[in-house]
Amino acid sequence: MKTKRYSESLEDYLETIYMYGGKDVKSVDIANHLNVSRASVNNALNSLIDKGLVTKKLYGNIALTDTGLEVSKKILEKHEILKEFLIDVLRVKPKQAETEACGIEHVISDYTASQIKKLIKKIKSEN
Amino acid sequence: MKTKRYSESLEDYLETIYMYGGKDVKSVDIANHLNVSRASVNNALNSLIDKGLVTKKLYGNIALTDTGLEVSKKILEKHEILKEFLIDVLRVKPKQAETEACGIEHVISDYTASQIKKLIKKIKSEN
DNA sequence: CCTGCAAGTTAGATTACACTAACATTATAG
DNA sequence: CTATAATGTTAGTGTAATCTAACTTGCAGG
Repeated sequence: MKTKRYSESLEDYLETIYMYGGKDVKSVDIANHLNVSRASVNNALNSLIDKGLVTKKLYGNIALTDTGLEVSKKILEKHEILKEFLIDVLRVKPKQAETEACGIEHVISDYTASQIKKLIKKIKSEN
Repeated sequence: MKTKRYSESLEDYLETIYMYGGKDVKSVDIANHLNVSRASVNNALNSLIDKGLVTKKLYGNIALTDTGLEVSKKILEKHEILKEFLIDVLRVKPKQAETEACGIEHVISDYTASQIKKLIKKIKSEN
């Protein structure tokens, strides 16, 4: 059940693929979303394919493998928890919260994320 | 008053120099603390010198400049706040908390850090 | 004082991740 | 159905950060 860790960069790519539906995703959308070149996306995808997280044929669209899906889901979940915590609890501005969540999500453990989730709930119920 | 951002790696070096007193610091201690080679430390120090954060003569010891001191202090402060939050509020194991704080400290804004600090105080006062 | 080891430096290799430019393929609009 | 635009790929480059190995310098014990 312990999820393997990947580089921040690769996790960002995974997360983006997931956000675009996890299958039939287009390279160019990833490039636009992450503000990187199409070449960089291609490069990253090859790493993800090597690691068994993504499948794709030459000139074909992108899909997450089961493992890739699992990893992506967890990252996005952390992202959402962090954003909620930053915005609703800490009163950080949404845009800044988005940026910070993007950084923190790659660092915190599943346990820490779940603890933050509990804390949010507790604090919100106090109002 | 807005502090410039540096790479995680360079911030780690700065933080370590600060932890060792901020002046008369030895390269080898930094290497041991960060588990990197002496060569890597040398390399990083040259970057920090270029950026005006550290001073040092050839074969001499290391000292933070005023700017370097300011930056380091802020990072270490974030580190401490995060550690306290993770351990005392979220009940993360100390070793894990240390690791996660090390990652998050490079990402969060001064504002977010100060908000976390307030939250810790509030929560602790409730007991 | 001098010598040997500890510490600092340099050179060169490696890896990851980004870029641009040029080229290949696919999709689409006339 | 073909020409062109959009997308995907490849090749080559750059930068940051790491490493090892070899070299230089400095200091502390004999």
